[in-house]
Amino acid sequence: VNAAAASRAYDAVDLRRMHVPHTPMQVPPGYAIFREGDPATRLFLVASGAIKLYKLMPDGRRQVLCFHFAGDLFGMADDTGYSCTAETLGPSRLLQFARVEGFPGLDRIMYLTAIRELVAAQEQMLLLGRKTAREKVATFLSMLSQRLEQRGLPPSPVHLPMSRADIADCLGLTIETVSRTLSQLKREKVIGLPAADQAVVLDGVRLAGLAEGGG
Amino acid sequence: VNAAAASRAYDAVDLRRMHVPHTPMQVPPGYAIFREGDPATRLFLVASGAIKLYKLMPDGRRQVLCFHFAGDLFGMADDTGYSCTAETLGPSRLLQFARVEGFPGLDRIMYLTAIRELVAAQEQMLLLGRKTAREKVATFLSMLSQRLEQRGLPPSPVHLPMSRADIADCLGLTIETVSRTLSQLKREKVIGLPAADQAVVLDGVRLAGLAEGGG
DNA sequence: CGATGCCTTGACCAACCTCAAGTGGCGTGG
DNA sequence: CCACGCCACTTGAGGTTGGTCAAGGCATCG
Repeated sequence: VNAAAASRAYDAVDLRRMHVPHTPMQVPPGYAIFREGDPATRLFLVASGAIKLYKLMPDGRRQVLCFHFAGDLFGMADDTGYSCTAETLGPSRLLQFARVEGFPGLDRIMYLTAIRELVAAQEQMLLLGRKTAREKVATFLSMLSQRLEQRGLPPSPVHLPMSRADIADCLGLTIETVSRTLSQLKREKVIGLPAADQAVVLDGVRLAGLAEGGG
Repeated sequence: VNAAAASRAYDAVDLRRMHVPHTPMQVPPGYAIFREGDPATRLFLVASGAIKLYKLMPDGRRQVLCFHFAGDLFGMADDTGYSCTAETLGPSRLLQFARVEGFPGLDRIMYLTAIRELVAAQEQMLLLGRKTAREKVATFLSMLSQRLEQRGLPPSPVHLPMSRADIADCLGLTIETVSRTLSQLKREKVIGLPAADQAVVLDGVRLAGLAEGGG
């Protein structure tokens, strides 16, 4: 197992050795194996061919997250469903099997944390690759606000303990563009900026809309 | 445990309940908890304060990957060491504990796969946020070539089963820019393009250098 | 042999970056 | 208590990279 775990490529022999029941499937080119939001019930191993994973924005902008080739595992997700769409590039053979998450305690927490970090990273790739400066800053503020809400705290004001340089390097912008964009959102009464390290969300719906590319 | 696993925020109580030995630490602002490449021996839980994770390019360009606040776990890595640097934003309290990876079989493979996907996603964030079109395309080709080598195959030619649109959407560019950049690398004899779906790596060292921002 | 789809190339344009100056808050020291 | 300097942030003017729009090449497939 360790030898297999240390490498990156797996195959049907590995699955049999680990007593993992699996079903082979043959898939035509351009076929969607699963779509973003589908309940995540299965994992897949590429036996041959190639797969792309991607995310879409409402207006059709697309971010391809990665490509998978023979030996690669894909389809990991948390209980909110698949975080992206998987589509074949050419005719491919896959092995599908049920997701098994039996392990308990800290191991499980670490696994789930890794999955969530990965899902967040995919969202960030969409931001970095396909969003405008305005959308990036709106997303950044909206996410911080939502994070507060998830923890049962008021969604505003949002504390910004990081410098403009940190925000810029997070969003793939310069500090000047971050500053200008924040000022712009302030002028438009979407947010308030009582201090450099504090943002008040005046119109959360609008902010979330801007983050997704809405007007 | 499930209740804890379903939420995102953890604390010292969770660790004690799971019998995880941990050490509290107080950290000043701007302190590097670990650096990219350090051997990854420990995991951290933010008790208070805030943390940024980032990657650097040789010339100093920086990509901030994410911010972590109270309740967040960070420090997961594979056996190649930490994939990024962790630094405090302000004075922070952390709980540190040893990484435990006892679980066997498919569970372990899935965990390691998730970690590797995450590390790859972080690399892609650096690409999307901070690299030029030329560097992006060079990285893309170089990674595909290296992937072949890792599997014991010749590093060239590289098969490109995906369309230019897929490559563009992967790199955060347009198909025109991808096409122009490939042509440019071809003119400079860094690669050859005998067919649209096949690239020959003529100067792998140069290509890898271009990917990292070298001339 | 024409149609189609994908790729390439060119000319122009705009979003964001660069460079530069100005503002404001805060800590220090006179 | 106020003046000063420092540093981060803001704002402005102009430039560059990569995007947009458009035309042309080339292979595949009826």
